[in-house]
Amino acid sequence: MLDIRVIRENPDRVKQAMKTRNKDMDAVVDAILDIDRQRRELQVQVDAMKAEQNKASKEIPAIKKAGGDVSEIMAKMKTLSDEVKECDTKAGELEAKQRDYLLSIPNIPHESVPIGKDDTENVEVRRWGEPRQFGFTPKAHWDLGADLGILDPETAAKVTGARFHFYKGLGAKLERAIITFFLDMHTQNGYTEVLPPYMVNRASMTGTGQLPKFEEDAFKIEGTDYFMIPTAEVPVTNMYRDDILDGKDLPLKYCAYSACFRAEAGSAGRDTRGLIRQHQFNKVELVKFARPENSYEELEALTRDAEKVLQALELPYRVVTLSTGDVGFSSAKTYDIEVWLPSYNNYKEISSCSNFEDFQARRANIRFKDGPKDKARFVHTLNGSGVAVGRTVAAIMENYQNEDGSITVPKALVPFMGCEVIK
RNA sequence: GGAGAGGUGUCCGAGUGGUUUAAGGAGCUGGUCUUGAAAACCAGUGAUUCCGAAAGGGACCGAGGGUUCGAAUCCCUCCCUCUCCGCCA
Repeated sequence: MLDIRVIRENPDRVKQAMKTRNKDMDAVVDAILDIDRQRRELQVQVDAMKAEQNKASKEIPAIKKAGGDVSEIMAKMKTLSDEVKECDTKAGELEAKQRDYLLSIPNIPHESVPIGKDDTENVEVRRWGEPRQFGFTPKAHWDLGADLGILDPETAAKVTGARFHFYKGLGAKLERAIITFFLDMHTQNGYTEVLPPYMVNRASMTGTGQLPKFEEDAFKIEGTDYFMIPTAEVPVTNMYRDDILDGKDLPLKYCAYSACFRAEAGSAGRDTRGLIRQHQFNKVELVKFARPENSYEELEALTRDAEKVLQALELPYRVVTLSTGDVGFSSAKTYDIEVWLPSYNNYKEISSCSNFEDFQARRANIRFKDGPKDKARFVHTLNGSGVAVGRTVAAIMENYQNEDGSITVPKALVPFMGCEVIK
């Protein structure tokens, strides 16, 4: 959510920023300004009327006690009371409308974000590792998984439906090994591990920006107001919703493993085979609460921390800065880390690291202050996958495959797997 | 799921319709006293929020509605905590 003051003082800057996202929000911005003006005028009136009510409330018992007649003043107050109720309702409606509008506006991209119409104009920042040259025709991970008997989407389709998987045997163990390996690495780098709830309420989904605009992307539990989490970002960021943190504790750094659930509305026909796009997948997430003045340094550090796990697994990857046309709704700046996938003959997103600045903090009301005399300020929130586990399994299977269909276990995972090859 | 008890300011805690928009205590800050400290005493003290340059005013007693001239207090819905029973990993 943007600061209403920013919109009030600089509406043209907001409109312009939205255009770089290919979004024309001129009408929305103008509507907000109009509502804001009405709302504030009405508020002043209501406050004055309430002050009069409060005054009368003190006078009435005094007059009564003195034996005076209060019927006249009470009749007057009755009229005023009706008027207050009417204006209050109107003010409430205006406020709700303004909030709805504000919630529908995406974040303003940071000035360092390249202007671009979509993902084709993302800018590569660096590469690590070289894609392997195979002396044979490499297989896709879904074929390797079927041949080795470690991935079973058919049974999952029977038991549940499309876009789910059973992992079996060493496949299941590989997924588990990766989760443990990631968490160990991140906790050694100063992140505190948390295991969050996999369902959250509506306020939490709104706080991080999934709602109200993207409800169709989430799984909702029927008969409740709970949603399956699309990422651990939601429960972990919302741990501090409506809290005021001590400035001394910043930055707070958390890592969290969770299963993630996404309806994948609108992506029918894309990545239909294998582990790349599932309704349920595992992910280790990194979340930071930072001071505004150094949140961009923290974004660089967070991205590097996510890269470390791919380096440890010796998987080739590249880092790209998303252009204005591709940055997510809540983010001010995002780096995607893309791992090399032989079956795609291309790099494929495995992590997305973002600085949300105060966009989520304002929605979720997460603040900090340094001393008791200071005014509370919004923190900056950041997060990034560290990294997607299913896609890591796919990348390991494809990049480490051997001609006989077996898969060499990356050195770093051998202690967790207890074997050197999956066959 | 059943029965009951609760949710008040930084903390404890009083408060069942009106000069209580929150008593009292603790804590914290300052002062008096003291060689210093403790104790005692005096004064101050909302880590909230809206409008306003300020003065000032409004909101806020779990959340949201309602009754009333007036609600922490009465009514309704919901959330959370605790105790007992049932069920359960």
